[in-house]
Amino acid sequence: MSGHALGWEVVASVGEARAGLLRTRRGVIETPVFMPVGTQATVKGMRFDELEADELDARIILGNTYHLWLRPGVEVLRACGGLHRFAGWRRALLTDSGGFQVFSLGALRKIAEEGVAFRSHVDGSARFLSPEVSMEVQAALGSDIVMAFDECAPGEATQDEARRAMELTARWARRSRARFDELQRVGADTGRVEADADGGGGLTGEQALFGIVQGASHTDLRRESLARTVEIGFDGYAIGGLSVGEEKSVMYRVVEELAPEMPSDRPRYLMGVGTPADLVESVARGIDMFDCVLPTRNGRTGQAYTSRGRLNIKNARWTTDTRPLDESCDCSVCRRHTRAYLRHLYMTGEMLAAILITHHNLAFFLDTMRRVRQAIRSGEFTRFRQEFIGRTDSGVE
RNA sequence: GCAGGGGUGGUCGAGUGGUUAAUGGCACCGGGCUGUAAACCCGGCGGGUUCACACCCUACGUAGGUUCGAAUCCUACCCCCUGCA
Repeated sequence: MSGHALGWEVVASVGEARAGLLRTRRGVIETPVFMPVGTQATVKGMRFDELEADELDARIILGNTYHLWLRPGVEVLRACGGLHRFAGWRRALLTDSGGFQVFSLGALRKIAEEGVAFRSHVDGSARFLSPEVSMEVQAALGSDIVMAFDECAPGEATQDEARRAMELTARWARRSRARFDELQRVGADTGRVEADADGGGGLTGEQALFGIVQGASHTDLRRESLARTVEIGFDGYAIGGLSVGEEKSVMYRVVEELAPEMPSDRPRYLMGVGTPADLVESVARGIDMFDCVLPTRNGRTGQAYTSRGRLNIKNARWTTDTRPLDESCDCSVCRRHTRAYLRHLYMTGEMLAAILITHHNLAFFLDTMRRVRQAIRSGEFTRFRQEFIGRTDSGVE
């Protein structure tokens, strides 16, 4: 087969920072890009209409293999024509492999060479997830970017622990690749589109597969993991196992050491990161793609991200504050609603509080990435970064 | 009027002589959240002094009393609820 499942082109760069075009079978994505997390076939609190509208214009969102595998299950998803049709999301979709749940559901799983025995967090039943099963579920989901099945070790993992997880991840990567290719051959992918459906991008219309680099905080392990992953060959490469408990300086150091060594002709994805400052700092170190639950989860727990820092809507100081969450924000929530009102909604337990703050947070994250892209394209990224950092990760005022 | 029940910290409500400034829930105040077991979790919550350890006040309707010691027992009074007149 000729062509790629994914197109990638760098259109501008400033230092390690790069602005690019990621061509998927479901649309072109300008990078650096932030991908809202939609674990259970929903970006919690958001309608797809809102995500697609110009105000947010999210080009790609995440789904999760583990959660959708448990519910509604592969049979339902296949019967409904894949995740896009099932959920009604028409744009690009990246699915995590369930690898993160190997980490986050620590108490409920047992890792072996063959795969991971989970006890379902839903009903306690025994489940077994492996690279092969993960690829099969992701084929049924029909996501546009599939993630290899990996083991995410804790951020403070020792050399030995990290090595074991990294080597297992490498072996699983090879198995993921093999099963993925086989599934593509037999047409198991429910999201398949006509080749070149995007109008001349030279795409195959197949799913793309990303490999994941592990190794915790250990530079030698990270380098080895990268080499072994690249050797297998993927459409893009991700850094996993960061922002999982390690010091922030460690995360930045690992990204700084690793990203520039990742293939420059493929997109680089930093999984699970991060705060607005993390995004900008990681772009500066060569990352193209991000996802994180912070804007959506914190939107539900009362924390807003603004151009002047984090704002906890629960604080009594906003009780009669008639300003918007962020005076520099042009989103529909900030144009209409006051802090006082949002606080009232939150304190009374109204679901609209979560919806509105989530909307604003996503608007802020996505707008930040728009500004980052623009700054790289205009060559002003260095200055943008200096002005941005230090303003957004601390509390407001 | 008689009989019975009851008045506890912002609130609801435990506690019926001794680690009781007083269990719990709620409310309130604050913090956390990074490939989502999360519309969740953690902490504080009478007042004062102290960085802190600690100490001092004031509190269980009101006023007395018994006792080494009382929210808990006794007396009187005030108020609320239920039933009978």
